[in-house]
Amino acid sequence: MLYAKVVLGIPVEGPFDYMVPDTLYKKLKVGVRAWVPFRNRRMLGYVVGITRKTNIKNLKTIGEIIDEAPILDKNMLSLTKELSGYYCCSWGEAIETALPQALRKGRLIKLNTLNLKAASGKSAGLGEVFLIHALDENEGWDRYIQAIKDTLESNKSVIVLLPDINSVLKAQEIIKARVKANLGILYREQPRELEEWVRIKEGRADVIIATRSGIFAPVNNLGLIIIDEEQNDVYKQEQVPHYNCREVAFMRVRIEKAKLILGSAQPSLESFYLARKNKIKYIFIPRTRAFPEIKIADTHYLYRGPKQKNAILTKYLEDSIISTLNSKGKILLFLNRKGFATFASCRYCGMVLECPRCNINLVYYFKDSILKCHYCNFKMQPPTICPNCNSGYIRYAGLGTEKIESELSRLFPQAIIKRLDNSKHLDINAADIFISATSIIKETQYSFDLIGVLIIDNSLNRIDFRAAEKAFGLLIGLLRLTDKKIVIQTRLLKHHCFNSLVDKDVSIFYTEELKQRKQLGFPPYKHLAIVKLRTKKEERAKEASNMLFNKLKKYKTKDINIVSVNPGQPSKLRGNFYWQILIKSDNPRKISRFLKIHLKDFSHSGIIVTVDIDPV
DNA sequence: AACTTACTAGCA
DNA sequence: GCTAGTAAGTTC
Repeated sequence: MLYAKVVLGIPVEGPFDYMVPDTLYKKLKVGVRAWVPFRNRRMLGYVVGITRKTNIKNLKTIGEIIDEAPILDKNMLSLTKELSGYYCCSWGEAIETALPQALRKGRLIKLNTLNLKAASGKSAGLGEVFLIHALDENEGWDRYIQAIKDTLESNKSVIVLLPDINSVLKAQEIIKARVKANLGILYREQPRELEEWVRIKEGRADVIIATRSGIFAPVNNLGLIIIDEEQNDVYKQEQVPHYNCREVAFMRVRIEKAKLILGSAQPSLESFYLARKNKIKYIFIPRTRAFPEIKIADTHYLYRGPKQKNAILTKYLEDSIISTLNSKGKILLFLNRKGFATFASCRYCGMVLECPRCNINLVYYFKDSILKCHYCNFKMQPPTICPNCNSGYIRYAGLGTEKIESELSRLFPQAIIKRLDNSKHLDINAADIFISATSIIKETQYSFDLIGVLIIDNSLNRIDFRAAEKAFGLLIGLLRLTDKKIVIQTRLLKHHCFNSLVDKDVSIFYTEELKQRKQLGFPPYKHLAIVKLRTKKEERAKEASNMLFNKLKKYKTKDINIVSVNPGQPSKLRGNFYWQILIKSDNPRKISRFLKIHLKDFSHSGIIVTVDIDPV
């Protein structure tokens, strides 16, 4: 008698053994999907092993075997297994994140694997990893193209990952123009997702260009993975399992003996640290264009004096704008914020308008005359009377791009000023001064004559150990948009973010930031994990998370530090209350193993517990 | 995750 | 004794 070991896409470890009638022996292979009876349901499972003996009594018989050829090969099984051990999910859940939706639902496919290129003998990369730190986008691409060509030459395939669909399409154009290859394009929500997946599985594409989930592209003889903008946090999945593409790429190139290239103008501290430690190879490509002049403008005195109450420009930046305008130059003013005002409040009773479903202030959009929640996208008409005290004095305060637009038109009536929201393409002739939030950084190729960073301190002052890294990333992004001059307004004059830019040496930032992370015991020196608890009732969330916190503390080992229990951020989201427990360790796999054991017997009705390893 | 069973508190 | 609510256990 043969038994199939089957895993399921639910948070239960498994695998579960099933009897296989001899009529199905021929169809039974590791890596195929099968329908199995489970409790009193019929579920889709994945055969991860075949065995002749089992210790389980009262076995059930496997239902239907769906696939003729395995949809998961040995490498993909190893990868998903490893992923489940790192990110604290079941093997089945890991498999399901690696597959297109249609396959998870049991859709039938026909695989024609006859034409598969035999895996060539020599392995291209041996698990080597490179960090290409290129301040100049094009230089980075030259390296990518060369590596792709080399890999194709040795008869191996390539996966190129980009943060978003736009970048995928751009990369497709670049690669199509410079490399002769069969391209495969993969991203979730692509209408042809399954079709493309099958094409790749059949070996009919050798350069796969994709977003995050493309890390699981079913290529047969992988030689190279490229992750562009490796620091970008979209590579981290927001749903469970919260895997990070970069980490999965490390696993995959080790398993398949391929090469990995991480590319960025602003590498993550994690990758930079590995490079410093010589764990991965580091290639720094300095900027070939002129490095802009960088000026720090002190905003300490900005708000002094009754007439300057609402001033948003330092004298220095104002003068720079005037002289740039005089020489017919183009100006970009940047701030990390959207909307007209950051919040709306009642002048009479002081109540701040909040989202009814989240613990977050609503943001006022002047042009559309609407109040919006940035978290859950709740929208409402601005009330004319205060919902709390019925007075008619709702006031809008704080600075957003819309507010700045109106301020600037007052200051520079002769200039044409344009505010860029999430608009597609920037028409440089449309204005003299452009005002924008973060969206600009990706969108334009244009080089401005002056960039004014109006507000960056809010990004630096956030209670997030990655605040400086993110702010620095923004500034490096802006650097791409000028060769001439950047004026940064700040109160934090001595911050290493700015020192690094003023001295035109990005390593200053990394050295100082690493030093601080080390002192505080944060990544990349330690791994973090967050256990999140979610429920409709505020009190229960608090109670249950405290109980869990104490329980985890009781069982903790010396390698695992159960740090704190706190309300989530935000503490209320879409009508649910959040609490979270923070854990630190040198080894994320140990956290995962620890939590798998101790979360299993923690059940409180109505409370949903999730785990995020290496949160971003 | 989904479902079953066990236990507890409140109530006529 | 009954029910509702929740805690705890199980799934091949």
